Amino acid sequence: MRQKVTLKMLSLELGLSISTVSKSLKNDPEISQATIERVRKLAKERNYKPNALAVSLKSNKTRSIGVIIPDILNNFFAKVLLGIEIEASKNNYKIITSISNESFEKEKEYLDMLSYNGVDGFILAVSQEAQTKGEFDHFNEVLKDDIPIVMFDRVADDVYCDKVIVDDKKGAGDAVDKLINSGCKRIGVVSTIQKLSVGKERYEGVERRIKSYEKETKILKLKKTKDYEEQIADFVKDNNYDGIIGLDETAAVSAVNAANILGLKVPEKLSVIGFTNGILSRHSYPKLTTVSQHGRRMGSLAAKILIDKLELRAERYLPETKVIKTSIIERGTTSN
Amino acid sequence: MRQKVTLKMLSLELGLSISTVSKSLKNDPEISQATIERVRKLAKERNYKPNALAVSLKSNKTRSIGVIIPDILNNFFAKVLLGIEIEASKNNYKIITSISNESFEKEKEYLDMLSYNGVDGFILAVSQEAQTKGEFDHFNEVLKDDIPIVMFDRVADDVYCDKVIVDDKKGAGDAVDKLINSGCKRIGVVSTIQKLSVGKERYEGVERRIKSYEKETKILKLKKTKDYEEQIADFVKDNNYDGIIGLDETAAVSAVNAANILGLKVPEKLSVIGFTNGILSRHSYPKLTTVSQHGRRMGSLAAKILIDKLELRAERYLPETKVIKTSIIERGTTSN
DNA sequence: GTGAAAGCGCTAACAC
DNA sequence: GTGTTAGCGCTTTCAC
Repeated sequence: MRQKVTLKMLSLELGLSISTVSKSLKNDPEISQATIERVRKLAKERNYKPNALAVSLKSNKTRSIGVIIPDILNNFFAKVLLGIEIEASKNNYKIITSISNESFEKEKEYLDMLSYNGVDGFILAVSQEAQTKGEFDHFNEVLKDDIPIVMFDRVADDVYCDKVIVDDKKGAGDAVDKLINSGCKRIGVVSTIQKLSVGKERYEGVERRIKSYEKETKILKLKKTKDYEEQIADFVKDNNYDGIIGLDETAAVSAVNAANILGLKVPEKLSVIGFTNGILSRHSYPKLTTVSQHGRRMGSLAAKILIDKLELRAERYLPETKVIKTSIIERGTTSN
Repeated sequence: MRQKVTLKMLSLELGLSISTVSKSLKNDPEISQATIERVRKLAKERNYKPNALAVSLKSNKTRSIGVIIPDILNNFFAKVLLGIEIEASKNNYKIITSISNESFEKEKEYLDMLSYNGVDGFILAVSQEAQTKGEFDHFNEVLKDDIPIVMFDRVADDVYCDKVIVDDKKGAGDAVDKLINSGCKRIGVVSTIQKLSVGKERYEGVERRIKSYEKETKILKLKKTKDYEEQIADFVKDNNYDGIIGLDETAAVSAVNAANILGLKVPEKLSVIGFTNGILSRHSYPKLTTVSQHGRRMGSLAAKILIDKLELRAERYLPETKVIKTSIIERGTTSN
């Protein structure tokens, strides 16, 4: 750690007391203008910066935010992280990034460790394991200690905290509309995320909308044991689909590639629409039409909410749930 | 922040002094076994955890590592971050993640802010701007203050610190070999990263190896103003290439897609090999053969080096540069 | 208008 | 074997 300039050093050099120096730097009206200027001048010269650790110890605030992410290799989460980071840095907050790797244990551990002495609040997406197990006590414990949490994307309904989610059901419905308008008659769904709440949510949205067209659909839950492309190719062939909705980016891109295997032209013979407007979607061939969750915006919004709560703690208002609207990014796997 | 159990509380409850309690928790031999046990028992009951802030203030160590990454949306960096996080968490270090977004100013700002009072050391990849400008003083300042830095992937030769790099030149040579062995006669290079040291390094490696086969090559620097695919398609057609080396993942995947535009079968008519074994490579069609940098390993190695240095500060050994060997991941865009 | 003193929670040298 | 004390760097109340 850097050899620091302290208040003590400044006070010694100026022949003033530590407290006078401290007050001067805060422009305390008690102090004469002349002194304030002398102090500030030297402080600037010496490049004085307060010791954040000492300030934190005193104030019980660290100006840091714990971010717990299930999977950093997932482009969506990377986007959210970026959004959080930008907003935090704007407000002079640091972020401590932890990766739960979808594990309940790790999530709990991080929550525990960081809440104890490290962060003023959390931003997180619930791990898959916690979600399947329905274990949410670890969140409530943190909240009980008055450390705010903002959940995004994957949230726990039973936990009473701020949330930022996406209207997945509606987005899924829009995806159906898009395919229907592209002229699709038979639409199938493929997914690698049916264990997650978002996956279920999206499928529900698809199903409902499909029904409104008096049609039916089926879902293919992709298995890791076999090539996604092949599973999808079989699925499309067997059901004679001309439209595929991929509930996550991987599934959707795999569907596009499956068309290649089958020799089906996209979008002429097979239309595809995916979720998550990530890097994969922009680099498939043809480029994928997707329902965008606006991950970055989601991240910055979550950070904004948390920081607001942290700063104007005074009136502790009630938790709110913000819903981000999805939008369809039209590219080459659907036609108009 | 959580309502904490402090040493003071324990000491009050036990009728002992604070220091006795403190020592007991450290199993100090000065303290009687009986007392130690009493103290530990209560501490466990009360779920006592030392206040990290106070410990940090005292010890001048924060057990946190500043990680500065140029671009978190880049899958390679995400992988490295994952490697760092895992290793750090194993050693009970926190990581503070900052994203320079390739900007020199941001990089400097983060370095400054975190070095002043926040982290024990840094792990970073140099931003593009700093690299093109050749501005490295901000790193030296930090080092001067005795805060260790470990650079990875994108390093600054002039800065005297630990480094973890990849043998890009050799990897590039291997890529050439691979294409030649696949039967390629005319090999072209495409890249989106020619401003970066890694880009230059890789191109040099390609050029040299190509020469050893008494062949020639050219490089296409992709411009953001136009579709990558189209630029590459023209490049391939004009030069009649049957092999393409993409110096980064985006360029390589775009080359595969360009083949689609040209109606060239991959790998029969056009072989492609890329760098960075990321998510894009696994989801192109056909799946991309790549030179892997082993990002995750890189991250964990960097973290290991830093933590080692931090913990056994005693013998301050000289900075070292570790070279990670690349390896070729064979997939569908090359033949044997 | 300036300074002394206490205290945030912990550690460690030193006393008893 | 246990306790006292000083101090990490800062803020803040209270005294002068």
